[in-house]
Amino acid sequence: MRRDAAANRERLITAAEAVFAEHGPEATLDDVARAAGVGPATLYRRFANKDALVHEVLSGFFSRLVEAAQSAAAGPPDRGLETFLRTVGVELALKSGLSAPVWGDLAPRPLVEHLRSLSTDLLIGAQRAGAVGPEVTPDDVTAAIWALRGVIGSERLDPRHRGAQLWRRHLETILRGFGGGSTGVERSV
Amino acid sequence: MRRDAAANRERLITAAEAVFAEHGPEATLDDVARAAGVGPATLYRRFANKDALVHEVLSGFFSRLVEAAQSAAAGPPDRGLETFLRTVGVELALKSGLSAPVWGDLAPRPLVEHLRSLSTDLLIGAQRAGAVGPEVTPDDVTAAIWALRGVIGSERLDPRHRGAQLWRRHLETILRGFGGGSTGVERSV
DNA sequence: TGTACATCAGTGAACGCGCGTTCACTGATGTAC
DNA sequence: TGTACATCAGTGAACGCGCGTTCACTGATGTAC
Repeated sequence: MRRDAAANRERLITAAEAVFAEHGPEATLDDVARAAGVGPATLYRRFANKDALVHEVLSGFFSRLVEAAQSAAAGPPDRGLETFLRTVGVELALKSGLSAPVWGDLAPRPLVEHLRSLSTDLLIGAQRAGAVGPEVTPDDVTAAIWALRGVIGSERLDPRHRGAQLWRRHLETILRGFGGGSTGVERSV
Repeated sequence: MRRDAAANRERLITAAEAVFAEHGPEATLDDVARAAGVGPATLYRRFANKDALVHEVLSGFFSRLVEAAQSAAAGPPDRGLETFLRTVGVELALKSGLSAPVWGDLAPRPLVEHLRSLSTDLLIGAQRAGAVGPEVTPDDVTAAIWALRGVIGSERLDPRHRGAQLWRRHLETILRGFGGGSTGVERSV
């Protein structure tokens, strides 16, 4: 690929991530192009259509979540799941526009599967360490992430709660429900 | 209002609730009109625009939640909050299209306030009865509802989990986190 | 190192489709007598 | 109980706007010699 083309491709992805993260799926391709400093038609030189661009952005986002899971797995097993969920919350909140359920099937399947398998490992580790109860399943972890996404997405739209970081409180509820909690008291039980 | 007009108004609201509940905000006014068996222009005889129609539908929906809260308040206080949250989950799941965050500010403010005040009462009652921990705040209850909405909304879009009722599992997590749980064991502590 | 040329990139304007909304008209309802 | 008439309801087709996408063209890049 020619240098100017490669450069613009990067600028487009960066701009798209920022614009979609801020305004969600409402954001226009004109918005993205403007933010990248190119014409709207340029976008179609690099991406087949809007979905392809979104897919690219979501790939980057999920990659970061995968890294978060791997880094959490490198630490003590009794805190791994908790650390992972906290990072997921932070990432979702930072890019709240990306967490809109609307994107739906645009998420890159392989990365999603990978993420699920990593988080299952984290769950098992936490359960072995006694930090999380045996009744918790991988689906419960998936549900927890969706729940955080829901709280963050609602916060976006409710002017009274914007920036309240209610999701942090909900995560504490979840962690207590998992039998973990932020104190780590249960470790020795 | 003339009889035919009143009848069509009802049919439109009923149709809109069903169509929006099923297809979410994607649903078209043509879809609604077709479901109601009228022409699209008829809709504008009764409602100023699409938002007004959605507002009307959401009013009905929130009214049912308010009733659920009142009926839960009539029972034993240690189970009131739990009963309420279970009903909210069922209602959200039945009308999952209505729970799209997109509707945002179209929800009827007074009903939302009322609901919040009722659920705060339920929370206080549950805390007095010792079924819910003292650290739980009204915001945590709001977050819990948003979380259920998020889980249900994600379930809608993920073909692998559709109909899995993951939200029921997440509600159990929340209830355990609140210090309540479905067993009610904590009541005598 | 210059230069010519082929190739690919960039672009503003235009296109087309979907969908909310309105028009201009026909039909139903209810009331006055 | 009929009937005439005014009023309001219903409606298919058309309108207009937003936005994703494409066109037809100009400009930049890199390579061959």
